[in-house]
Formats: sequence, structure tokens, C-alpha cells
Amino acid sequence: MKHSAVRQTIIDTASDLFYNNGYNLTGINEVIKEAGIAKATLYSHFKSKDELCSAYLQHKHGTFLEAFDTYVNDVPKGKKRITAIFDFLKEFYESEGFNGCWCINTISEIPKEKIELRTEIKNQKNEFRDVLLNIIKDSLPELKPKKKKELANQIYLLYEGAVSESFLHGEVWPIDSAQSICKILLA
Amino acid sequence: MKHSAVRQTIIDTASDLFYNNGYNLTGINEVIKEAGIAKATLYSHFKSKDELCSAYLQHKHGTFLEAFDTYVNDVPKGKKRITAIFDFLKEFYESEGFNGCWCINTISEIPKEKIELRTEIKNQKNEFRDVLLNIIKDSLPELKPKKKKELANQIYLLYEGAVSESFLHGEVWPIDSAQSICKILLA
DNA sequence: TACAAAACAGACAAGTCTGTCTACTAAATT
DNA sequence: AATTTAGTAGACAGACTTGTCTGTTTTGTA
Repeated sequence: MKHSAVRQTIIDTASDLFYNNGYNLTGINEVIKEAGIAKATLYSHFKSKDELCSAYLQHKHGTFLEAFDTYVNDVPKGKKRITAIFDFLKEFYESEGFNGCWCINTISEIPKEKIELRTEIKNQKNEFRDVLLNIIKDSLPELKPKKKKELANQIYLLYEGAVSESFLHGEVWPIDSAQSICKILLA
Repeated sequence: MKHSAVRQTIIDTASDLFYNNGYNLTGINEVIKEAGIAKATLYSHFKSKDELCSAYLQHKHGTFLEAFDTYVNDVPKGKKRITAIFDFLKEFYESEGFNGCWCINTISEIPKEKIELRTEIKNQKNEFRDVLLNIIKDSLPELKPKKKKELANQIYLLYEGAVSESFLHGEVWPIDSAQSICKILLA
């Protein structure tokens, strides 16, 4: 097994465990057991659990953005593409192992002092907001720049609220509700 | 010090620590040290940390609902009262020790198996949704029942999203954004 | 004043955690 | 074929965790 493949195995395993069972509730011993590697191997790739946490967040972010882009770009430009954001979320919600937002989950678990992780999370959210802004730019080019940014923020807020609340209640209605508001904003 | 007063001291202290520093990151030893009580005393009032967690959630919920009701009922009935919900949130956000939503934070920290705590959280959110519904019933009696419920869900979603996101970013704009959407929904 | 309830202080058990280290083995490269 | 690199296995340190238990002291009441 290649060096980089081992690293990826660790990240994949840790991501599943951290996301499904919680960061603090998942011990390093569980990660190495599940990944089938030795402890020293893990610590040769990551110098601390925090560093592994950072890799976990980036991994989730990367795979999410890719799936999101693929889904949304498949929908024709315009209002349809924008509301399709919530169709994507519905698929995400219904997919096995949905556990809400890893950013929100992680930020609840780590102490305030760990600013590197906290800025990583903020950066992810800002990047996602930029992605939404670009969709709006593509789909509604006639809007003024200020209006575009405002709309991006609004849709971001609806999306994030829908993720958290659909998970908390274990029900779809928050996603439907968010989508219906989105349609009103586009009217 | 009265028996019930000791109990309240424990709850107050634990609530501050759990909410500010996280549930799992706060040890029982820290709670008893801060509260100035003996460990046996704590365990005579609460048979486990989980039970204390439940008391913490209920305490937060109670004081929140009281402050919320007081604030909102001070605003004249009608659309004004509804949008005032977000003015309350802004005050909450700016208050010292704001740390997002205790429900979302706690649900990220506890294992899936602890269904008592998870249902406690769901119940709190459903109760809050009912409070919002009653505000709408009082303020917009002319709406059809179905429309009222729909609006309550939408405002609930906006509120919860605004709490999480204002905390995550450490910025007010999500609250402003939520309020502006709310005004559109009421127009 | 006597008694009972309740709180105190803190040792202790039994287990968790992260991270380090040693010793050994397998694989890849020179 | 020899050497270096990357992995395995797991003991260990040291610090944490929750919860129990013993014994003492304070407090409120009858």
C-alpha cells in the first residue's frame, strides 16, 4: 500500500467515525482499529488528533462541494438551478449516514482556544457562500451586484438552517420550507 | 442554604459551564468546584451527569422562553410583533456569553443512544414552534390555520438558522438577513 | 438540647483518553 | 544482496473521566 493511500485510508475512516459518532466520542484507538493500521503509523501521518480533525473537515468539505457542483451544474441555468440547491439537500438528507453539518457539530465539540479549527470552519462556510454567489451570478446576471450578494446570503441562511433542523427533527419539512421561501425570494 | 437552593446553584453553575465550554469538555469536578459543593452533594441531587444535562437543557429553555415572551409581548400585536422576534435575537446575540443554540450544541456532543436527551431537545424545539404559532395567531388572526402553521415553520427555520450562523461567523448579518426575509414573508 | 438530615472533603475504583516509545517485520530501492 | 523506508503490535506514561464511599461537620427542627 502506497504512503499516500495509507493517509487517505486514515482520513476516510476518521471522517466516517468523527461524523457519525462525534469527534470527542471517537478515540484514536477506534480510528486505528477501524482503519487497520498501527498507532505509530497514524502519528507519522498526523502529529495530533487536531491535525486529523482538520483533515477530516477538509475531506468532508471537498467531497461535499464536488457532489454539490455536479448536481447543481446539471440543472439548466436560471431560477430552476437555484431552487435545485434544496433538491440536492433533500438527497443529502435522505442519504445513509446523514448527520447534519460537520462544521456545526465540530464547533460544538472543540474548545474556544482552538482557533485554527474554528477559522477552518469559517473559511469553509465562506467558500460555500461564494459558491452560491457564483450560481446566482450565472443564473440571474441581470441583478445588481449588491442584490446578488444579498440573495446569496439569504439562500445560504436557508440552506444551513434546513440542514440543522432536518437533522434535529429527523424530518424533511425544514428543507421543503426553506425551498418554498427560496421560491418567494426569487419571484 | 435550603435544599432546593443548593439544587438551583448546581443547575445554574452547570448550565453556565456546559453552555460556555461544552458538555463533554466540562467535568463533574469542575462543576462542583465552581459551585462550591461536594461531589456527594451533587450526586444526591442528580444521579448521573446525564440527569444534570437534562436539568441544564430545561433550565436554559425555561429562562429563554420567559425572556422571549416578556420581550415579544411588549411589542404591539401585528406584523411588528413578529419581526420583533429578530430584534430579541439580536439582543440575545449581543449579550455576554452568547454561544449559539444549546440544543444544537448538545445534540452534537451526546451519543445517538441517549434518546431521552434527544427527545427532550426535540420537545423544546416543538414547544418553541408552538410559541411562534401562538404569536402568529394573535398577530395575524385573519390568516387560515394552514397558512399560520406554515408561517410559523418558516419563521422558526429563519430564527434557528440565524442563531447558528450568527454564532458560527461571529457576525450579526445572519440575523438581519433572517429578519429581512421575515418581512418579505409578511408582505 | 438532642437528633436527624444534608452538606462537606476527598480518597478511591475503574475506566477513558492522547501521545510516545521500543522492538520487530515487510517492502522497496540502490 | 544490502540498506533504507514504512509499516505492525502493543506496552506505557500521565492525565483525565464518572461515580462510589467513608467519615466528619454543619444546619434545621422538634
